Amino acid sequence: MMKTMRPLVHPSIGDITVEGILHALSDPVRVAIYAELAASACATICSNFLQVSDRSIPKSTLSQHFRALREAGLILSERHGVEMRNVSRCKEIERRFPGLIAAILNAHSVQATGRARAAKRKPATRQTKTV
Amino acid sequence: MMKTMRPLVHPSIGDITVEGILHALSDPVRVAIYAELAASACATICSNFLQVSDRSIPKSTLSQHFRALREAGLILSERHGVEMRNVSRCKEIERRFPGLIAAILNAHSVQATGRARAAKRKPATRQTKTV
DNA sequence: GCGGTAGTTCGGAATATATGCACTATGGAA
DNA sequence: TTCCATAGTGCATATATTCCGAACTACCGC
Repeated sequence: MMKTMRPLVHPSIGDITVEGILHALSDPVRVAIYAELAASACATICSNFLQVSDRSIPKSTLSQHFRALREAGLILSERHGVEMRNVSRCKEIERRFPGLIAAILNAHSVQATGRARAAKRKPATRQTKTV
Repeated sequence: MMKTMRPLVHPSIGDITVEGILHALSDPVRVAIYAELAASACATICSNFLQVSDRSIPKSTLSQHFRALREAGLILSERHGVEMRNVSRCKEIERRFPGLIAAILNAHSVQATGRARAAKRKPATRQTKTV
């Protein structure tokens, strides 16, 4: 007697919370994944992200990250044969929390280009004020 | 020989990360605190938040929450005699990540008014689609 | 000094996250 | 149909975070 896999859980739009979204996107790997999903018009399969921003992610970890995004209500996942297709739910979320996703993704890209610029310069003096 | 308290750490604006901000604000107590700080024009003392949205927070936990907000770069804290005055750094952050804080606080208040309305109605049927 | 108030630190318990390994599930080839 | 490869999951465990009470520092007024 073999154990079956538990079904994919997607919160209904009304159950999505700001805290949940922020928590899900507070992980560098997950924002990177989500940013790419949100930018892409068509569905993307999980294994496309075994490499994320020059870092290789273990399969089981990646699976958990997708679960986190899904259960926060950020993405919609559908099994299709052997693979899973993921799309962002940004239109729905935009209706519930206007401007939120756009602002986060924009901030994320501001930060990325800032980092890219810093890398070209001399290893920057990184100051931290203590009061 | 007594141990001294470690100084308050504030990241410089360039060291503030989106991930850090999202993580700090992904806690219900911390967003509530931050929302109030951001709305208030003048400095606010930590102990004003020993009660947050009908929940009583232990002092030590509250201290950690303030540290989290401070080290994420969201607030500026200054010891003033026996108490600590806190203000939000939202203007700085607005320059670095335009619209981010506003969108988060707006989403937070959308959610709060949604919850308030739901509480008035019958204990709502909360559906969760599984695929 | 003493005592009160505001916050911090410490340490252990509770909770969350990461990941290797064995597993399910599906599709295709032999 | 059986076997293999591919995509992803579940579970156990190691590690990291968070929570919170108790004891502490720091400051002020008397």
